[in-house]
This record gives sequence, C-alpha cells and structure tokens, in this order.
Amino acid sequence: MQNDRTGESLLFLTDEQLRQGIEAMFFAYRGFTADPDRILEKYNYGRAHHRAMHFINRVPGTNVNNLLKILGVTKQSLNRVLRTLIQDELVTLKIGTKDRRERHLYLTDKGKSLEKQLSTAQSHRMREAYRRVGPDAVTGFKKVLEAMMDSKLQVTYKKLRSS
Amino acid sequence: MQNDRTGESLLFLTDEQLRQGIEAMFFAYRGFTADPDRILEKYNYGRAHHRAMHFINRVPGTNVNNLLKILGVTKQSLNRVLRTLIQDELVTLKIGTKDRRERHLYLTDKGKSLEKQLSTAQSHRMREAYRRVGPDAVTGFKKVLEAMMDSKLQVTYKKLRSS
DNA sequence: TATTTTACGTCAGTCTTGTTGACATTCCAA
DNA sequence: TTGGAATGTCAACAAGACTGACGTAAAATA
Repeated sequence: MQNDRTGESLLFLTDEQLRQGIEAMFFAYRGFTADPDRILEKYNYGRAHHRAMHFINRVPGTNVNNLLKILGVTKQSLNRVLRTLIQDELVTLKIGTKDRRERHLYLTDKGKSLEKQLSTAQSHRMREAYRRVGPDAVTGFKKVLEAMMDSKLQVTYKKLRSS
Repeated sequence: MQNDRTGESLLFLTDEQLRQGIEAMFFAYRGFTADPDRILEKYNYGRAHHRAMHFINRVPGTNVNNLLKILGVTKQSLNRVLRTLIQDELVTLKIGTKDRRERHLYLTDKGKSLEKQLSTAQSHRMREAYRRVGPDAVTGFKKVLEAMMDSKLQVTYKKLRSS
C-alpha cells in the first residue's frame, strides 16, 4: 500500500523493493537447483540425495545426528535417502571407535564422483553469475544470505566455513 | 581439490568460495520460507498456496496460463491448489470478456488479508537482513540472484518488476 | 550394578506437492 | 465449420516430508 519508512536508516527500503527481493529469491532458487536436478534424474535420485551427499562430502565422517541438524529433516526422512545411497554404494558407514553407537558417514569413490558432477554443475552457474556481476556484488550476496538465516543455521553455516 | 583459476578475471573465485555460496543459498532459503510456513500451517495451507496467492496478488486478473509460466508447475498441480483457494473464498475467478475461455484470477478481501500476513512476515526477515548489511550489499544480492536465474525466468522477473 | 539416556534403525501411516496421461468443454480464428 | 487453444478434471503415481511407536545396542549415570 504505502511506502514503508519506519526506521531512520531504512529510507531506501520500499515494499516494492522487498517484494522484488522475495521474487528474486524464488526464481533464483529454481535456477540454483535446475542443473543438479537434471543430473539426478538420470540416476533416479532427488534433491534429498544431493543434499545428503553434499554434506557428507563436506564433513567426512560425520555422524547421523550431526547430519540431521544440518539438513533439518527427521531421521526417518534422512534414513530413507541414506539407505538407498548405501545400497548403491555411494556412501559407507563406519561404526565409531570411541562411541560405538555412532555411525560415521563417508562417500565412496563412486559417491565422490557423482558429488563432483553435481557440485561442478551447480558451481558452474554460480561462477558465471559471479563473473557477470563482479566481486563486490558477491560479497553483498553472501552477507544478505547469511543475515537471512535462522540464528542456529547461521552457527552451522559458520562452523562449516571454518572446518 | 585445487583452487580453480582457469579464467583471467576469475582469480578471486576458489572452489571453497563457490561452495560457501551454495551452502548460503541452501540455508538462507530455509530462513526465507520459515516464517510464512509457520503461518500457513495454522490455516492448513502449504507453500504452493502461498506462491499462488503471492503472484495473483502481484498480477491481479492474470489468467491460468500466465500463472503456470510464472510458477513453473503443471496445470494439474496448480489446479488443485487453486480449487481449495476458491472453495475457501480466498481467490475468485472472472471469465474473460474478450476471450471467454480465460479465467482471470483475483484475491478476495479475505485472500488479500492472508497474503498480507504472509508477505509481512517474509518481508520482515528480509528487511532485517537488509538493515544489518546495508544498501550496497542489497544491490549485490539482487544482482547475483538475477544472474543465477534461467534466462526465461529472468524475463519473467523483469516483467514483474515493470508491471 | 541397575537404570536411564542416547544413537540409530525401522515399520506403518499420512500429507503436500509434484508428475503423466486421458478426456471433456468452451470458444477463437482461419 | 472445423482445428486448435485455454481450461478443468479424473485417476494413478512418486518423492519427500511428517508423526508415532517400537527395538537394539551402547554409553552414561545414579
């Protein structure tokens, strides 16, 4: 309805600009997932498999609980995905030595190969986008995204950065 | 594995930085949808309903085909959502006067009210993020998102901006 | 040592949201 | 007048999320 000019330093922010940001997120996320989705389809996997593989690759030897926290799904949901990945020999389990209740997850060579394919496709689009807009825009991009996360996820995100 | 320094102007882009961007998108999208999701749950609606309402609000009187292009789903999938929104009197149909096959979609007052609730919640988070990072970061944020869209969606996005 | 808690797996059932395929209706335009 | 476009709808299916309940092994603790 009206421009929203409540705060002192917010003068540059109109409802229209916020709405544009919302729509940009919506459309960009479609692009973000489009390339991996096409590859996954060929193997009869979905985004859930991609996400699991991504973070197992990122944090090799992670236990199930930790992965659950990162992904934000239930164990039943993750388990279904993990089971097929293990059956297909993309992921292996190792029982913890210190705490034998824990299962540590690793990508096999086959798993690493598919993960590489997926991340290459996804990175390619991001690299192209970065190249077109320049480094300053990239800095801003990441800052806004980080500020949009729930605080718990922000912690998770930062932990991953420093690992 | 190794730093990726293939192109001339890409020296600033490492695999690690790209991966951070990917993870930032993943985590931020969770934040992006979290607040509306909580509201939708109370009404027994899902994200699909939110998206439909958002764009019907944005382009009042749009026909079904146009909405399908924006949303990128099948008509059967959209129809299910649309049917419940019409039953619940959040959306109304008007048969086209020029082409009577077309159905033009509008939000009712009730629909506008819920849409407002949802967009307020979503905007609030984005406004906060913007406030924290400052205007330059916001510009970069939008630039990168736009560059990440499929070219067809980029056109759609720009059309919405100028409408 | 006995009990409780934790980590994990699994079975069963449900929901949302997406898909394909087929078919009917309305109606514009050639 | 007829072909094709815009739309609605029925049916069937799948991915991927959820809840709830139950089981097992192992660690932690009382």
